[in-house]
Amino acid sequence: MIYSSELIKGTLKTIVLKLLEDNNRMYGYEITQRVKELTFDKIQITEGALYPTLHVLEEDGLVTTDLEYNGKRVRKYYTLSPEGKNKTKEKVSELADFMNTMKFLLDINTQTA
Amino acid sequence: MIYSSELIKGTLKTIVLKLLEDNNRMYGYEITQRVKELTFDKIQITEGALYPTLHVLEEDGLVTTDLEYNGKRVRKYYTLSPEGKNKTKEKVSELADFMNTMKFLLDINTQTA
DNA sequence: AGCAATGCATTGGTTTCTTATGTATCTTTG
DNA sequence: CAAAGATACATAAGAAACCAATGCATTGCT
Repeated sequence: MIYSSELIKGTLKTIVLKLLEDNNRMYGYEITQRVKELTFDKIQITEGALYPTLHVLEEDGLVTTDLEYNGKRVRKYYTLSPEGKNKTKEKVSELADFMNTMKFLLDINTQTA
Repeated sequence: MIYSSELIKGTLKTIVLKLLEDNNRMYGYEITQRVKELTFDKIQITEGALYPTLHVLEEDGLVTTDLEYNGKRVRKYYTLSPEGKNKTKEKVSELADFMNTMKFLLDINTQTA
């Protein structure tokens, strides 16, 4: 089962920021694979969604980048800036709050496992 | 505090379906007010978002409508069809699943209250 | 009488994602 | 060793879903 794409909307940026917070330094392809792993294939971030998102984070000064070469293959690593760290806490806590609200609204018991 | 609009994306349809399931028969303006009440103003559904959504639900056969006149003012009431009831269960359970996944991914404790 | 609230609806624009495509390198396998 | 698949970046065209603004009309309050 893969979640319908509407659900991903609005959470992608937060997911990326949180992963960067936890792992300090990651490159794009690694992020797609990590999310896939962590969610048991339920969330599959497409590259067409991820790269534009990463570029926006960079433009907004939330991440810095550096290139690393393994042989001739290049990897573009992303790291949270100080502003990015603050923003991550904001976004994660907003999402947590939103999820509590949704839980109440939909009368969902989130801990079914 | 009002949630950033990206968060609403993808959940609006589910919210509307769930409200209709709980209340059986509601009109548009009532839905906006109910959501505002239930979420302590944190989620404010705009009319420009709600009405197109309701129209899509109707086109898809998930709801039926009937008009009621209070004096000269008209209200368009929405009621779940049998397909709508099934769809509601699907969407709510998908969202519950998604929220559990996000909780795990973001290491969020959803029950802070 | 005038303003806020109620109640419907549409339009234009933006954001955000999908699908498709393009380029290039590295690894595995028959 | 050739082909295929995985790795790794990126962009472009289009769709979906929402926002902000606007419009129209009725009702209630002051």
